[in-house]
Amino acid sequence: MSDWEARLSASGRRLTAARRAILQVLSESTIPLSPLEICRQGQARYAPLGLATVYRTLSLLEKEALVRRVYQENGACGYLPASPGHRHVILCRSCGRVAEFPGNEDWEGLAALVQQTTGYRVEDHLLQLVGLCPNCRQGG
Amino acid sequence: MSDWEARLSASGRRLTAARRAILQVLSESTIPLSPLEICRQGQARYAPLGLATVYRTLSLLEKEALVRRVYQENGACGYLPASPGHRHVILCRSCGRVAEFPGNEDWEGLAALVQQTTGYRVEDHLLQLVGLCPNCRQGG
DNA sequence: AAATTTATTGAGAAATTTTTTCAATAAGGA
DNA sequence: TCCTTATTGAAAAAATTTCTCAATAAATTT
Repeated sequence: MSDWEARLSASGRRLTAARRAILQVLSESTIPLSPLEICRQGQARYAPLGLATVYRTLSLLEKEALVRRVYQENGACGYLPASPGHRHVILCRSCGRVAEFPGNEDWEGLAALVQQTTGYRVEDHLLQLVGLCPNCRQGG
Repeated sequence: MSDWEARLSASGRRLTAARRAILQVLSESTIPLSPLEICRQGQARYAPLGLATVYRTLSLLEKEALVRRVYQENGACGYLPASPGHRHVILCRSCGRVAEFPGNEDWEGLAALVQQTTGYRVEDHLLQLVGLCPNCRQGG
């Protein structure tokens, strides 16, 4: 049983063909995929897969922190598998490829600074970088 | 002529009643508003305002960096007026109120770290914090 | 002021995206 | 193998966003 299967089981969820197909599609993609793309590609693995199930599953997997949502330049959202210990991603603005990084930045210091400036207590954050991947730096 | 009016004029855009209504609604809100909410509230100021115009105007104003899009916990997007010199926001998870902050963090250092780890060259970033505003810290 | 040019608008249609409903299915435990 | 019930697919419905097009009105020129 794979890692994510164990995670789902542990939360009392069932391991179904639809969920396996969706996670496999995500894990094999190098770029974020939309729900519709996930559905199309998933049907190659499990023909009866329906779009509603993709939405339901993505929402479930996001709660379980097994997939991550990224906000792309065009405004659309895409989904990626999430690796434990990697809270952040950097997107290539040219090819869309994504890399994860742990994010050992000085959040303590930032939190203190923001709290001083705004009065808000910092609890969480969304950080997403945009740049050029090694491959596109060569070609472009 | 207000600041944003000058900004729009300078880009050769026209100052219309619809745009004034939309920007006024945004500037008077303490929380991010959806396009539909902006339309409804805008119609109180300028009755014939249509939803299509709201979408077009938000897209325009976002390009001009006069409004900012924020990603909320429920997954929906909202819009806010953007202050020059403030690239980042912190959202209150309780009341939704937003504060801006300049973000003088050490991006150089972070960029170098990420480049070393991932090979990507960092060009831009999206940072959004979540926390509790002073008011909700008291009450909650 | 009036005429002219053309960006902008509102209304409605259309396209897209997301959620809901519900009977049928199948996963996991007994 | 049987039971319980989470999960599913299909279709409908709801919500969101974009597009089309004739009418309007903002800014410039006369």
